[in-house]
Amino acid sequence: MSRRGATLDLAILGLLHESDLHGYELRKRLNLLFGWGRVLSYGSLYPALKKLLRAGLISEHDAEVGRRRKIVYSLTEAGRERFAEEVTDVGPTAWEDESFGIRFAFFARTEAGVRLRILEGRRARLQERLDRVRSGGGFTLSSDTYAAELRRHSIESVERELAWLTTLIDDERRAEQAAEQSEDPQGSPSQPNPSGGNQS
Amino acid sequence: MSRRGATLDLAILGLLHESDLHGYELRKRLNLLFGWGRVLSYGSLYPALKKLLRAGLISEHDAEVGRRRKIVYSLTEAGRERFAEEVTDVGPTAWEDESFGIRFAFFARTEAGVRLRILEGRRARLQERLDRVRSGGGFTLSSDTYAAELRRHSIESVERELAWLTTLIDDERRAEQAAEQSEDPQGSPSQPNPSGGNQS
DNA sequence: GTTAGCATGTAAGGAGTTACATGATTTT
DNA sequence: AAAATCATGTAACTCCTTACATGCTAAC
Repeated sequence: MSRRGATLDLAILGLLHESDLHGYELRKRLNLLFGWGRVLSYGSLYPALKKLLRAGLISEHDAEVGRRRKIVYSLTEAGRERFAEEVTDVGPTAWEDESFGIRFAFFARTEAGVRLRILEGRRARLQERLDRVRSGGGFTLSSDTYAAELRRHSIESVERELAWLTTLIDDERRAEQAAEQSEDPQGSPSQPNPSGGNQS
Repeated sequence: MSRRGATLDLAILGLLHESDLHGYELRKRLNLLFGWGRVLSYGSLYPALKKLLRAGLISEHDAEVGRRRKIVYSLTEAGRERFAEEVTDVGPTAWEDESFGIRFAFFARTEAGVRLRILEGRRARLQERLDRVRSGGGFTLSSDTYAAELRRHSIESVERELAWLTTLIDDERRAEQAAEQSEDPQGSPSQPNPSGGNQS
């Protein structure tokens, strides 16, 4: 269980969960989803789609949109189940940068308990990193101005990320307690309000 | 020229530039250098060392430190030259996250002009990313609270990175002009003061 | 009419991981 | 005495990229 590099597969299943898509369009959305650095190549995408197809997790059907020939992919029932498993299964790779980003992007379709575990796991891992870097392993990596500045900036970035995670965790906890108290009278799918709106 | 994935090689050469090291110790330092996420495995490191050895860029000699047998690696003259080339050669991969981080870490041994080009190239690339994400390709990636929050947070992070780069670029420019005016009377290796000290 | 973007793929190869394998030394 | 950490490696495999290959449509 818990394939290590199933990151791309999971992202594809997640996007197809929202709507049927063809490869070219899928790629654009994937690039937005985890495009922070990576630009997915067709040489990765199409073979991945073929693989998911063979595994029966998605199905294809030809379509003629406008005047263009397209191969549109849909999630099968098996695919839907696999997505649910994969998103719930908090394996040891779920805290990695990319893996976390993708899981977070699909949080709306993730149980509240799993959300909390993922957020807390991620926070623990970042804290670990921060401690490791702060202590510096004993030695100083060449004390020139640039190395020092890089270190300073990296630490600051990780600290910011940690603060963000803490806000999210607090929101989740508050929402969970609110749900427990009112025992969900309307059966509304719990969706707390992550990080009060400071959009510039 | 400009091997695409020479990231690890460059990092090894850079670290050996500062002091001779054996594999195990090298790995620890590499993990601090670009350990933001990645933890380098021995299965990558040792073959990479063998490769550099075969290429004549480093040399090995056995050592007995304390009571432990170690294989200590040193940079050869060819290795020193290669490092200088590689760091100066601003290929199309120099703006990638990891590649940039490593180049920046060794900025103290990089010409002022090259430093500026790398910083500006990096900024341009991040700005591009930001624009792409801001415009969102036309559609909205599922407008649930979590996806929106992820987007918000990602944009904020990139903006912060951009601001940092701008500060660094300004510092470099100021230092360059100062050096031009005084025409380097003492031949001091130009090293500006990156980002005025806001260490918490 | 030519450039840009849409659309789908394949083959070869690079860079790294995991799992395996071994053994010495230091700390608990 | 056991566990942790130091120290070095190999083989198989995975994931992804680059480069190649094709052809259609929309815009300038």
